[in-house]
Amino acid sequence: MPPYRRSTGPGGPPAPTTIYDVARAARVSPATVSRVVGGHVQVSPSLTRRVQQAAAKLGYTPNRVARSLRRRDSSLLALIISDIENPFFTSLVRGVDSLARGFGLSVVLLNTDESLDEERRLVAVAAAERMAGVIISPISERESQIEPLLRHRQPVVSIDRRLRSTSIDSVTVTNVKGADEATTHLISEGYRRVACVIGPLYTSTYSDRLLGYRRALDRAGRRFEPELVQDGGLKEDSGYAAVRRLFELRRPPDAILTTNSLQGIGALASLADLGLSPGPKLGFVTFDDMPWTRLVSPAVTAVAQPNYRVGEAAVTLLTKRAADPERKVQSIALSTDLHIRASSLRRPLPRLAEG
Amino acid sequence: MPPYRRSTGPGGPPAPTTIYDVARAARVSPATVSRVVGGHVQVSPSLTRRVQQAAAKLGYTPNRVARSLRRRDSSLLALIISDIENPFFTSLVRGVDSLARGFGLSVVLLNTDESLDEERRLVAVAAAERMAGVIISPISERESQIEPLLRHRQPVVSIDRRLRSTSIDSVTVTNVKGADEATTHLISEGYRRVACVIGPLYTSTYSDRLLGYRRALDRAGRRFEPELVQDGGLKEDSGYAAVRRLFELRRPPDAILTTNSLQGIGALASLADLGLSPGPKLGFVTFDDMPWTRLVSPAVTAVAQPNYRVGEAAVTLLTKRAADPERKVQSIALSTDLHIRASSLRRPLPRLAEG
DNA sequence: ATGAAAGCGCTAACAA
DNA sequence: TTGTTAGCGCTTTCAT
Repeated sequence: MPPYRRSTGPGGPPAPTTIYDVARAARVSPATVSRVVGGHVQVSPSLTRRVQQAAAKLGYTPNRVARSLRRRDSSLLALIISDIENPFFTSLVRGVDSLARGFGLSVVLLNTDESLDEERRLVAVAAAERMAGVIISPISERESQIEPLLRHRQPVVSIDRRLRSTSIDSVTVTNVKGADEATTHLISEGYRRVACVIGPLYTSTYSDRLLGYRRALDRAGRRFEPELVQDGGLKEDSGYAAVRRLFELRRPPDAILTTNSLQGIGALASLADLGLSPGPKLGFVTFDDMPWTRLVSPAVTAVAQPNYRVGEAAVTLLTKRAADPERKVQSIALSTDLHIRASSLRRPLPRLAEG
Repeated sequence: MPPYRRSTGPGGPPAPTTIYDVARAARVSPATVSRVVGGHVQVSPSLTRRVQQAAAKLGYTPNRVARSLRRRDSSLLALIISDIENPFFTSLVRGVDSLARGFGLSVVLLNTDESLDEERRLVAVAAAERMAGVIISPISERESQIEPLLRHRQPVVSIDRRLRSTSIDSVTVTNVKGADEATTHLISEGYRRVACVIGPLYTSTYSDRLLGYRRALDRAGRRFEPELVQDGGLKEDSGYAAVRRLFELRRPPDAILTTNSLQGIGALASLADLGLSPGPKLGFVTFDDMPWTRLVSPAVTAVAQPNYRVGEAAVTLLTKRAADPERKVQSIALSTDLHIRASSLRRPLPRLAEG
């Protein structure tokens, strides 16, 4: 495949309107145009008007590439997420967007699709484009690399997942506690064999959730049984397969905790195909509270994450880091919230109390 | 709020490594370094190696901002979508990603959140950053503006929705036919009063779907009843409200077509709250075939869109336009596919035949 | 308050 | 094949 390159022929990129064209039309110096466009330096009202009219007449669009080069700074904020199809990330985007705009930053999303190669490439892109800052959900706690960014002192904040080697600011949720609460809830409802469908353990999110699951078992005096923990990957199909394996065990579980929303969907499909339904006989809880959890019947108990606030907090940390690179590294962990519904109850809940 | 600006103090942006530093270390000219980094010009093996070693030792990251300025071209492809939380768009992203990479382009997502103001801002950003091309799902057929892009002859392709004023390349699906088929299916199943929950009519997608709905009614000799068409907006809550209104009618419908996935979720929730369930007594079809359509009970009939291929086609058109700006404008309409399931059948389907 | 001029880091003529 | 050099469009001293 030939590299993409815009035609440079007769119909190709036209001679662009520059600050010089505007200056000539307004009969001022280029510097004055720059000052008017930039907006933060005093220019006399009369010249300001002349410049604005000339700019409008010529259809002038400032060239931010040139500005970035000159100022050694851009106004793009990269949000590198690991799966654009995962609702957890997409709802987080809005939190980032809303705050970033106030700082004059434009958010651009880069999707790594859970591939380390792609992640490396995109980190390089954000570095090469000298973006103003980077918020990233790293694929792997130990293998994800962000050196190119640090080299340029570009502010970096990790979200959802921690990053081992480097000490950078981060925003996560209380994963250990969330999984612990969910598991404890199932146990206290009276379920006896609680299984856990987990995600990749090289991701801190999932190692933390597994830890929370084990803590709850310990506290309840239950034995940890490795066979009750199955890898459910990050998508529907692997969640489906994990549940299938659980029910091929000699002693299958009577309750399941899935650790992300897509897994949860796959798990439910699997149960349906097995002729099983969550509820009194089979407890079911999932991480991530999405619209479908209330839609299915019975409604599904979920560990809700404050996605929007995670995004906001990340921007806040980013701006603080930008203002003061020497600042002490800060890690924020926001609380999850267990929304209890019929899928994890041994007896029906009174209607009004439903989440 | 102060504009975001990276600290320039002692801990601020360091003197970056440039092509000159590498040149000095490798004892060659800057041009040679550029040629090695760029990769497409012949450089002797010995110099190539010296340059690569020097670059590695210094931790050199090319400055793409400078490159873009000099070449008047960038390698960023903007994908401006109207709702990051809408699964239709997110699954389309992957189609764009996969093809774009082959052309050496990096895809950056910009989210307009269905706001015309935000759309205008982001179009300006893509123009100011002189991005290599723009794929956009315009908010409004008549009000969306892309002039700043055309002025710079930046290739633009619209997806999912058409754009009125300007003649630009576009990729959509066969919305009229899709809605027609869905409605016809409901009618031929024997449902008598088929309602349509529609989206904003200033968006071509929805005006087309409404047209398809009406055509099907016409062909079947049914009278069009305005009260059976309710605005369900673009999100769950408005879909919920639309269905509620339908059942406050003196003569409520006995079948419903919702015209996007989020509406569909809201509609189902509404039905559940009304104590109604899709199936023999109440036909239900939605646009967009998402994982949840097979999960709920009964499974939901859906008009599936070829999201991935829409993304791919958009990139193809973009590259063709880049290669030849004089090229004739091309509009592609990909076919939808009706996946029939229990929610729109008067009698249960044999299990094997389910979509 | 305004203008002149240098330079951000790179690429592409052009020359050797 | 390699080096020299000009310039992409802008911002920012430094003068005035």
